[in-house]
Amino acid sequence: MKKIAEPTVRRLSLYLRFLEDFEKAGRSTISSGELARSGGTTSAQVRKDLSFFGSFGKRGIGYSTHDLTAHIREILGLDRVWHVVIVGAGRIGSAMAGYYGLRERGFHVVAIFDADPRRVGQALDDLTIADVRHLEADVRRLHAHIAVLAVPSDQAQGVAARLAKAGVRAILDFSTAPLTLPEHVTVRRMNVPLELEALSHALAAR
Amino acid sequence: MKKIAEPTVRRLSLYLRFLEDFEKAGRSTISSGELARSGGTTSAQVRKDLSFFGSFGKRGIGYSTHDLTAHIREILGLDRVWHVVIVGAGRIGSAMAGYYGLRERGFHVVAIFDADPRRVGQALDDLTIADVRHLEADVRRLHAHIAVLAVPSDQAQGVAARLAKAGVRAILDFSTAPLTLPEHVTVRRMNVPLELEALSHALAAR
DNA sequence: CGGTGCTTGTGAAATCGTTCACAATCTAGA
DNA sequence: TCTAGATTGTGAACGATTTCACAAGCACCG
Repeated sequence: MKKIAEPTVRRLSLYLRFLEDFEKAGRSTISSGELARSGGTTSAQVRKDLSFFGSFGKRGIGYSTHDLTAHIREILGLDRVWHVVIVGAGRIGSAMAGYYGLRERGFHVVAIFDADPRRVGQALDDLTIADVRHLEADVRRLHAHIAVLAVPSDQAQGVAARLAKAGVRAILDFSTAPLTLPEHVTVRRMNVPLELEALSHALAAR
Repeated sequence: MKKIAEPTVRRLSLYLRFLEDFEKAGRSTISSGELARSGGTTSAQVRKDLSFFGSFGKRGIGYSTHDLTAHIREILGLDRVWHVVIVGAGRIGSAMAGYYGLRERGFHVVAIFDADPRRVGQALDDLTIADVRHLEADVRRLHAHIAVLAVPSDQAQGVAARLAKAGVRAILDFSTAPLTLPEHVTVRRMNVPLELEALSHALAAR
């Protein structure tokens, strides 16, 4: 499988949403132009992005919504269930645990951890908050693939290293600390202050 | 002021964090190489980024942490206070309201809104949840600059349009809906499912 | 005061990503 | 079967961003 550019992956994820809407609306084909309009891009961009699948659009017609949906789901690895653990049962961790959209897309939260003894044992949605001391054992037992890191920034590196050692190869990091991890661990950051600062810059720049 | 490339702005934001640490640690100068190591980039990249300030590093020595911090803060518009409103007092909205890393950096949450009558009037940290029906009036009265949009995706467009009309020119959007807004409104997205899908892709690609 | 060791600033080259432009292909309709 | 209209697939041009490479500047030391 050819390597797909990072920005393309992000757009595929967007296209997928619109495709699902189109499919629900009973449309059996969709053109690059329509996808472009939904996703705020251009039809040429859409076609380039989709050219990773080889060519299976129909000239004069467009793409089969059903087939395209299936292809994108496969490329994104959404044709299977991923086990997700959340570390940190504070506000962000709890919010993630209750994020309904995730389960729908195959991201099953199988455990949530916290270091605070007062929180350990409490129920959160259909989970019980586990003690972070058992992190490694639980991660292995539950075959967790992805971790959501929602701990204070000063603990992020330590917890991330433990997760990596326990076999987690993908981390969604809500902390603002830079993480040093083995090559094979993919990290994506949700850095709220950073995004606000980008907005601040945009506002200030005039 | 020259226009600064988007990726550069993001990195400046990162540099700023390390600079603050270095300054606290009593370091009066820092080299591009040190900043690069902290920020996971290269020294050439750092110097290119900083070249937007003209040249005020000292060859053989590096940059004055104090001056560089001040410059970056100014570029990012962090030398002032921004008024932030949060729309949606669900889990994500509440998490943002309680995120005190924000106040530290000059982002003052001045109001939080919700549409649910059961939530309106409740206390949340030092705020009282306001009725989203008063959104426009409150945004104007409080001189809100930035909005955090944490409402269900199907309501995002409607609320965003109201915010824009009330004068908000920067939105941090946690929904997954595509927003159509006037040119002069800057939007940054925090799309959790999208980031998880990028991780899923990375895991699946082998 | 000249040499050595660092480190900046910056053109130029390389890489990466987007947009353009058009031939090729398909459907529908006459 | 032929034509008109729509849309894909893709090489090539373009634009943006990163990396390279090195001259120039500064501090320290003998």
